[in-house]
Amino acid sequence: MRADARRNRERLLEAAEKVFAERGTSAATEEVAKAAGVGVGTLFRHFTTKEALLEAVFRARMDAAADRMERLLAADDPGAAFREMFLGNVAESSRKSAYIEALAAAGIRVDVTSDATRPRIHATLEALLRRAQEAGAVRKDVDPDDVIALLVGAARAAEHAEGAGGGPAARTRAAEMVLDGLMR
Amino acid sequence: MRADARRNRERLLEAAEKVFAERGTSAATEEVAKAAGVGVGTLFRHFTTKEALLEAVFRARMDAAADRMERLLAADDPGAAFREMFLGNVAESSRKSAYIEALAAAGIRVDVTSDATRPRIHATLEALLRRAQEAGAVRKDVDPDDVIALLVGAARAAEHAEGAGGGPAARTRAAEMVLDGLMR
Amino acid sequence: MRADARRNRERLLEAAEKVFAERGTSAATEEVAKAAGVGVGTLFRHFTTKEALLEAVFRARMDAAADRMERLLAADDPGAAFREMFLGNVAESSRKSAYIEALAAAGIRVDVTSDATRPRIHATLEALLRRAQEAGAVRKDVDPDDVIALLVGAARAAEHAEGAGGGPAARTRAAEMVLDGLMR
Amino acid sequence: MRADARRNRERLLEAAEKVFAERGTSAATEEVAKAAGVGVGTLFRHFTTKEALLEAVFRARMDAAADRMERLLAADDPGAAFREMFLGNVAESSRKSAYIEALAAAGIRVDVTSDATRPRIHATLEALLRRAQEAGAVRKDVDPDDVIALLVGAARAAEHAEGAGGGPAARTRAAEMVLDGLMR
DNA sequence: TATGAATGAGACTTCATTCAT
DNA sequence: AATGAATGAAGTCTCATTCAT
Repeated sequence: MRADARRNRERLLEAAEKVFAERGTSAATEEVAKAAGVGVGTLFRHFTTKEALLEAVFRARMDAAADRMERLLAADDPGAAFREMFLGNVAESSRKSAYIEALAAAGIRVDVTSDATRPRIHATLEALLRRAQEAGAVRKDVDPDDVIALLVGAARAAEHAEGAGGGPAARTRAAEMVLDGLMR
Repeated sequence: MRADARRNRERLLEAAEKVFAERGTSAATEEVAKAAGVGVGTLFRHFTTKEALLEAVFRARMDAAADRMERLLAADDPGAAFREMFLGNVAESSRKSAYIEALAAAGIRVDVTSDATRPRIHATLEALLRRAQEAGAVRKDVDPDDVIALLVGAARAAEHAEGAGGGPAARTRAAEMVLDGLMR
Repeated sequence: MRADARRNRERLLEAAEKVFAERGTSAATEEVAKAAGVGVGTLFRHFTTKEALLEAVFRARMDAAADRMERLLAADDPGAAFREMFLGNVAESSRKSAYIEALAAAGIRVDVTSDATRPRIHATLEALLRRAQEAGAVRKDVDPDDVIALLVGAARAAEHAEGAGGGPAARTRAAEMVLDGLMR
Repeated sequence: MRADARRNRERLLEAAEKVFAERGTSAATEEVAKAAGVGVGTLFRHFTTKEALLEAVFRARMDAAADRMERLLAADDPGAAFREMFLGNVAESSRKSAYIEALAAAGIRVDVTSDATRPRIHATLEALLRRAQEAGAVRKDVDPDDVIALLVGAARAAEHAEGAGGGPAARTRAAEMVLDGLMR
């Protein structure tokens, strides 16, 4: 891929993230193209379909999450690392659920789609969880899938709390309460 | 209102709930009308706008939730009542969040809209919460708004867990874990 | 026809005249029914079609015009009578053209439709015109059809002048100027 | 604008003028698109709204009228120029009034809309009128607004006369009679 | 390769007309 | 005979996607 093509791809991804976050995933692709400073044609050359774009944005977020989480594997305190992982993901995931829902509505199962990131996240999460459990910081009866579900839920709770008038502080508060149920 | 008109309204509400749950809130109104066995015109006579329909469905769910919660006020054990309220709402609320999001995307603040149900729910929730706290079953540092945010989050977590392959059992499991953070 | 039925017909005609004048002939039939205080069903029992209603309103105006004109046949001064006829018709005809246009758009030729009023108007107009011409008050080279065309034109000019900001006085002014071309 | 885009815009304008003249301004936009040989989408890309299209057609006619009138400023005989201006406008304006009415019905005041053509027309008309008055060809007591109103009325009269069976000749005849009221 | 004009299916909504009550 | 709920064709407009420039 030529350098300028790669650059356009990057810009489109950023623009998409911004536009979909602000106006919802039903925003027009043309808006995304405009925000990226390119024509629609270019957008469709890079992402064959609106859903492909949505998926790419979602994956980019997942990759970033995976990176963040892997960095925490090096931490000394397993409990603190787990906590930071949880809160960090909630903080970053604000509108991520919207992508999943939009894709689900289009009949695309993100979970099922072949994806190199998924197993990577799963493995990292499992390691962080196991260590925290061995250190006695997290309940023994939860598995990685539980954590993912609660992560999704905490993100949603944070979103709601913030929207209902609690402001940014409410985001953290909701996530902390969910964490309280996991960590002992 | 004539008997047949009321009956159609009821049917439309049911059809809308079903169709929007199955195909997402972006399903065509015509689909809803067809599912209800009436013409589109009838749908629009009852609900002036697609958003009005979405809102009506949302309100119907809220009313049902309020009824369920009020019934629990009569329970003997405040802790069990609170627990039941929480789990019951999660069980019923599967796609409720979708309505809120669709309405929010349309610029309609359901929270702000004048609504007799909202204060009713709030008051009931507050009573259930206070009693459970006085009985020592629930943490003292949570307020009704926290409970609502966690309810929304737990519902989302349950939805995700179920979708990710956990089956119906996973729904309850996720909600229980959130509850564990609230109840002592 | 029963007395109440006739009464409804009358009310509908009045309501239609008012509603169509205020909101244009594209106003909904339901609006007319509401203004008349009856259901749409009643409206359609009396007038099989929206166009039939439009036509009835148009005819009612034509009948009124015919009455006014016939009364002028008894006047002493033929010139004054002609003048009064002309200005009177312009004054009353404000939105009449709208009916004709709406009917024309629907492919209905009002002129052609069998109508007892038309020949009556034509005859009266002819008489008024001939007398005024014989009295030397009106140009000899105009025929009844010319007068009708100029009447329609003067009404339109009056409408425009009024709408353009001239106020009610401008209505008369425009009509007078057209009359000046006819009367010597 | 790209060459093909400008060409389509032109085609749309022509098609709209034709379709609206033949079937009335309530003709479907889809008809206009078909007549222009383009898709509806293209029509709406060029004219955001049906009213915008109507307005554009109206303006195009006004521009053409302004051009015709300006050309007459160079004429030798002021009276003949005024006469030609009047008859020429009536000849060309057949359905123009329909646009104004459609726009008015939609709540759009064409007169008020910022428009470079309007003052241009007004100025030209004023010059033609003043010269004709100074040459003693036109009554001294009429102002440009009167002329415009009479122009609108004469056009309407011509339209009626033609429609009532007089044929094209009747158009001129009606306009001449109105002119007779203005010119001495 | 990038652009943005063109496309047309499909969405929401209105309204003349019919028909059960 | 009156009512007004139901109907569905038709209208306006949007938007993902294609294609000429």
